[in-house]
Amino acid sequence: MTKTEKILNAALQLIIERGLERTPMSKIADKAEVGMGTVYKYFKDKEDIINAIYVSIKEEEAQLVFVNNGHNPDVRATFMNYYGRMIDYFLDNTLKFNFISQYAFSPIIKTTTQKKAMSQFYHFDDHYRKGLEENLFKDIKAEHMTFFVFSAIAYWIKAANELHIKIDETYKTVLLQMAWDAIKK
Amino acid sequence: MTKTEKILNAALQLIIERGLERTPMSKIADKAEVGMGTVYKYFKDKEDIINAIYVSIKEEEAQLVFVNNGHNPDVRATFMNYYGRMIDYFLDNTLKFNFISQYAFSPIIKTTTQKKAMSQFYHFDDHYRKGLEENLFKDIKAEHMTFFVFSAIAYWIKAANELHIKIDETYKTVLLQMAWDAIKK
DNA sequence: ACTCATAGACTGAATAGTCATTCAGTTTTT
DNA sequence: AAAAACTGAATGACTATTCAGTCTATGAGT
Repeated sequence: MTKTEKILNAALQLIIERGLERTPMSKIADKAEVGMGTVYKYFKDKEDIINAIYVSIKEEEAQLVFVNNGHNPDVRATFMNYYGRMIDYFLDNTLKFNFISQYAFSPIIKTTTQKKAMSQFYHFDDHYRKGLEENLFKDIKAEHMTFFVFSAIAYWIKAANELHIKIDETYKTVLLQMAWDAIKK
Repeated sequence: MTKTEKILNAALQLIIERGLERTPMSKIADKAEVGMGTVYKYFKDKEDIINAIYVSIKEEEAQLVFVNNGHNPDVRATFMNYYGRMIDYFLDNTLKFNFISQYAFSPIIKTTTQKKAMSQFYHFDDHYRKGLEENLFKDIKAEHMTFFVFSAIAYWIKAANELHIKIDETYKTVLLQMAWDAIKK
């Protein structure tokens, strides 16, 4: 694991567990087993770390969601694949999921960061357009559809975490069906 | 406006515009036109203010959503009323909406605060149960339905804000229909 | 109606502490 | 041996919180 990764991991864990205000840079350095100076070698400042974490998670997520992409011509099947994998990713990476949920709306995340993160998901636009062409979807904007489904999944998992409900395959299927019914014409 | 309200308003505005780390208590006091000591008379500390803002918004939201409640026996019509008013509330109160979006997932919000906020929305449970009895809904947990619809609306508005899209009545109807289709059996 | 004593509300400068950031020096790599 | 990576104590700012003192509202006594 590179020092950069060590720092990002340490910061992620501390920030989620204790909150941003209560995680000084020194704690991040300690947990990453790295000197303070090293942190500042790789990152401009604290906010830079937050933004880097955000992008790295979104990149990892995209990588997983779009693996083996582009072979299935069926719009519904593709939908289930994409979002099924997204659910899996977030269920397997609770810390990262919490981070995204918390900072997606925060002013700490710069516009450029948000754009960079979003750009990973351009496949969604293709998928959406295809669905529109086949007259499968309601008449809404692509971004809105993406947001809608992501948010549904996000809060779903959040609720499950809080209520200590286990999301099994059956439940996952219901969730995916709900999302599909929502956008389906 | 009471001092408490002045302080909450000032804090809300500063925190959303500048971020929590960048809003010292002194700035909150200044903006509220109040001495530092007064802030600490009404609130234990900074986190206490955040929690108080959270609850106050949720109370205001609930009040609006459930106004004239309980007269309509039609489950779908009730659904549209509730969530239609919720959309209106958030469209009319961007600052408050942003605050809730940002802190709903934050560890700063205490469990007791979250519970207190949630308890305002018990009408949703009744509504949900009624829908289940009439065999209108998919077989999911009440909390999940509530979360699902709220989140859909939240991110929808967030997306609209970011993409500078105006949400008019037609678009609002589509959003409500999506949410309904999602939970409908 | 008018003191004025008292409680409570209010103030903001001072305190006490925290923490982001730097940099002179050390270690490792090339 | 030169460059690059690394270290962490020291610096310099900043800010949450306190508290000694001031102001204001209340109402009992005249």
